[in-house]
Amino acid sequence: MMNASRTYRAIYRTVNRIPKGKVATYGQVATASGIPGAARQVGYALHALSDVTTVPWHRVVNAQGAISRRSNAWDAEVEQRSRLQAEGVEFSEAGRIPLGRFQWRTTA
DNA sequence: CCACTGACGAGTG
DNA sequence: GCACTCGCCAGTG
Repeated sequence: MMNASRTYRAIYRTVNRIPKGKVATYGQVATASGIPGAARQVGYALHALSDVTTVPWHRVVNAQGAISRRSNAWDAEVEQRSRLQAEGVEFSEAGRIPLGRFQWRTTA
């Protein structure tokens, strides 16, 4: 990642803590990063990531357990889904993840 | 400095 | 479940 504000760094740090096989919501990442309510900034921060990054951005989904799509990258959406399935995360018929079973519990 | 935009969330009707 | 509103804050023109 490149030089980012402390907010971005906090977000990247949190995303890096998401364990394999689990997912976190944007709001959850924002709260865990010390900026509750700034879910939007989480999405923006991830969007600002380079293609070559060590941050597991694919483990971040929206509050509905669905994959949010970017400006115009359906392929990236598919890739994210594939990566998650490869880690053991299941998708419902509606293409959503049952957060009750796969959401990362920060307050454990 | 001001206005607008953007991988979103939560609340309300 | 759908449509609408407000709040978040960094980037850009």
